[in-house]
Amino acid sequence: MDIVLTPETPHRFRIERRAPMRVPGVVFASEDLLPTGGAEALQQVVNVATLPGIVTASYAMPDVHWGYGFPIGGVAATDVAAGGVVSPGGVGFDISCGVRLLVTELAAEDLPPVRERLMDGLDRATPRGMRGGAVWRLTGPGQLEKLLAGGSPYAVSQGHGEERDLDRCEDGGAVSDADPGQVSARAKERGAGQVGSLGSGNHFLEVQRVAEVYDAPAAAAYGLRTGQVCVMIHCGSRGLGHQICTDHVRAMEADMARYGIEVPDRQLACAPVDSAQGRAYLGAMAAAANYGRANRQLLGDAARRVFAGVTGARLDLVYDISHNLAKVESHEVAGRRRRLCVHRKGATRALPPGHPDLPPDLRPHGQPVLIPGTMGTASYVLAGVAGGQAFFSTCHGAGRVLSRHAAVRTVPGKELRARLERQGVAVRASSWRGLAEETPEAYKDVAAVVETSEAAGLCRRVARLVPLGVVKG
DNA sequence: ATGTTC
Repeated sequence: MDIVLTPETPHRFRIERRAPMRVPGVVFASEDLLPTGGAEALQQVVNVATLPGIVTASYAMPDVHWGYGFPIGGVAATDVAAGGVVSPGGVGFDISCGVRLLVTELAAEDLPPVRERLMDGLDRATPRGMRGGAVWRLTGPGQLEKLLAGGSPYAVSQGHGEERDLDRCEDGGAVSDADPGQVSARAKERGAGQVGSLGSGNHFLEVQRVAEVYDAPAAAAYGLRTGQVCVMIHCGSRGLGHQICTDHVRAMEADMARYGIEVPDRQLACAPVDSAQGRAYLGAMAAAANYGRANRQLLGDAARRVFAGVTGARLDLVYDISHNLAKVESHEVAGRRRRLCVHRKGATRALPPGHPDLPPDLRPHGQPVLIPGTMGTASYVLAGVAGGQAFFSTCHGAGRVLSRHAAVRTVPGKELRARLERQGVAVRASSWRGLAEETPEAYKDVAAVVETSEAAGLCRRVARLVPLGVVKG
């Protein structure tokens, strides 16, 4: 069917509800950022609007693009008490994929003499790509289970970080409702040897410079100053999260009829949150969330040791945030507090100023939101704002416009590296093809995405970060 | 994203 987008503001479009949709669709975008080329992503926004228990609207962020079942850049909340469902496709295969940002006292102007040594150190200290390997070799019996239950706090307790790190992690670095018993043996096997590894695709570790500050008080509270060197890590839950998604999609596909659920796309397999199948997925998903956070904790700690060794500089954590997760949260809908299962897939939670879940010193400024940019361009630090649109969510990145296959046809990896090096970005790539797949031409303009997110009232900009060196998965 | 096709 033709999908009609009705402009509500210059940065917000509406898809009217029509059967079998239960709620309208809302797309936050400028004319320029609207999905094109068959608009499969918009069809997915419509499909999500049919899910049992969905409330208010099926949302798309400005970086929306086609995904598995849900669009990437999709946000949807279901009412738990009204038979609301949870869908693994609404979280994605890379459960708890997210971003960690650390800052140093080092000024960018002092970096050149040590930059190559630093990049070589980070290259060696960051397991990634198809080679395998991991920072942390789990040895003791039950150690993986402890990590799945305990997330970053467990990693810190075993010597992989500082207590202060946990104050700067979403949920203190671990969600409490993990159920390692719902994680299959196969998922555990895949995850056991990957704790502290970057992976591949769009995952990266970047050394960056704070290029511009838009909101000085917030930046100061977050620990960011113009000219400062920082480190951004973008990675997820590796084979463990992928296997959990696969396992539970299969189980839900088989059980949906029993729950009386019909969906327009098999990839929207789901189960009521308040059901055995729904609880099983959420318990396993939470375990993967803790694995993803511990993974970033390990990689951040490895980078910390490299910086200490090469430059003597400390790395202090700014924040760690996931952009692929479902969470049961309390929100007001039509004047009533409701328990909602909020799916954010390629979308970031963005709590407003004053929110009690924020650390006291950050609370006046809103939650830090970390936006990994396209390689060689820029990344952003944003902050949550009042208003509560899309259940306090905003964008997560630039958003792909070319397939991986199309991307590699635009430029050979070696040429891309030369171009990046000419632009002043040191490159440590895992594979030439992997590098070419992430060429900036394959993505939307991240600056336009964050400007549109701000204009739409989803967040505000705090700082822009530009790359000095990239360790590519 | 992913032991890039159970």
